[in-house]
Amino acid sequence: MKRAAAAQRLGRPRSFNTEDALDAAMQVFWSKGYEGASLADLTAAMGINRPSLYAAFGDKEALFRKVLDRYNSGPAAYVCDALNQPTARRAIERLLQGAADLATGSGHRPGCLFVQGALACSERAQAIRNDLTLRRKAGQKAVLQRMKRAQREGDLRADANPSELARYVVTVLQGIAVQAAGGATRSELRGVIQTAMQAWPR
Amino acid sequence: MKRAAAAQRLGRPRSFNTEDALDAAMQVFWSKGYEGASLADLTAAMGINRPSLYAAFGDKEALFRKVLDRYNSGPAAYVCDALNQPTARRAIERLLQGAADLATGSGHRPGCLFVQGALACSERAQAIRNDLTLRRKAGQKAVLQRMKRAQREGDLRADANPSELARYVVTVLQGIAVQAAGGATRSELRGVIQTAMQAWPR
DNA sequence: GGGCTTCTGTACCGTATAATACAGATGTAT
DNA sequence: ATACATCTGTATTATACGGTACAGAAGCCC
Repeated sequence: MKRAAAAQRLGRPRSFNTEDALDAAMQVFWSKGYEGASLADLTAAMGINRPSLYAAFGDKEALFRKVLDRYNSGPAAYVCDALNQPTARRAIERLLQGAADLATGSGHRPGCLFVQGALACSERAQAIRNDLTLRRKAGQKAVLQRMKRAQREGDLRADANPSELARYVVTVLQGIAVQAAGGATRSELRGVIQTAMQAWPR
Repeated sequence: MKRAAAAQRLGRPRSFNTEDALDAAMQVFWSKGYEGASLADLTAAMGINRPSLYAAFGDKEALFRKVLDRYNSGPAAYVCDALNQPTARRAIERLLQGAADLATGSGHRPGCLFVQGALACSERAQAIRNDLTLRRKAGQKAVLQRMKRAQREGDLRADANPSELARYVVTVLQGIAVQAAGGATRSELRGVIQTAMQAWPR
């Protein structure tokens, strides 16, 4: 049996685009959180029926994780870009700015999926909650690595505490997400970032 | 069973203490959020049956609001105490410290009920979500008033922006709540606060 | 004690939920 | 054209949800 490299599978082809469907699901989870999003909400937004969803993505939990991966490589991709800035100070500025822009962006509910996806939830969703916690921690670790690098490069004072600084930055980042979810505007958050950057070691 | 107070009502007296029941309900909502907490969870924790809950507190939404009021005058009472400190700087230090202590306190799930009660939820709970947003905004306004007072008293530089500063402080506060929900320890958050206070205008 | 009022517990209601069985539809491979 | 593999839509499952009807229990006032 020959399987084409073009990934054309046998049988009736899907009538929907997988990535578009994931994007639609992302909007629903972003807006309502993992538990607040019902399968009826999801299938309606994705434009597909329940069995198609289950065949293509597994159950609701698997779908949510696929959405998280897509969020990581899509809306949250600004993190990598930001941390690649030449100086640590500019990297953090960009990071916070990117978070504020994303959290107040048009076309979706304000806030951050990693924060409001499942901050508090029933026992059934504890695995999802833990997953989100781990993903937030991974982001914090990336910031920490950037701080350490900056210190190695002499870009950050030797007496600065990279770990404390990284946690501070991520705390502000997550605070920005909550602020946005509560209706803060982009320019208001710009002011927050400007103030937050005053804490940068000099 | 005899009740001492003059406010003894007719009929069979309650077999449970209303405030204790509210505290038990608070723990459940704190841990699981508004939607994640089922009536079965609540009645089990409160030690009462469903009809008793409805008779004493109304429906789930009314119960949650009563819990929020109790949270305000209980665990969240540190806000008023903190803002009454003689200098603005000390007030904010106390505010953030109080938030970190509360969010990492023992005896309950880490985090803040106002933040994780209903950050993202289904349409059915939008009214609750809006209520929480308003309560967070009220807290922010209290901080703002304190900043303005400080400026009037010459306690805060005249060229400082009270509104930006207040929003920054509350952003850090809410970030601390998310950090705690993600497992940050009290001493880690102490470090965050120390860093955050570096942004204070001097 | 009798009457009245309120609370308690069981048992239930309609609805919404996540997840599936199944039959018909639609494409590719030969 | 035919066989085959996969997808689609309808209809259905069992369960959990928020909320309530109703009968009996338990107190106070006279």
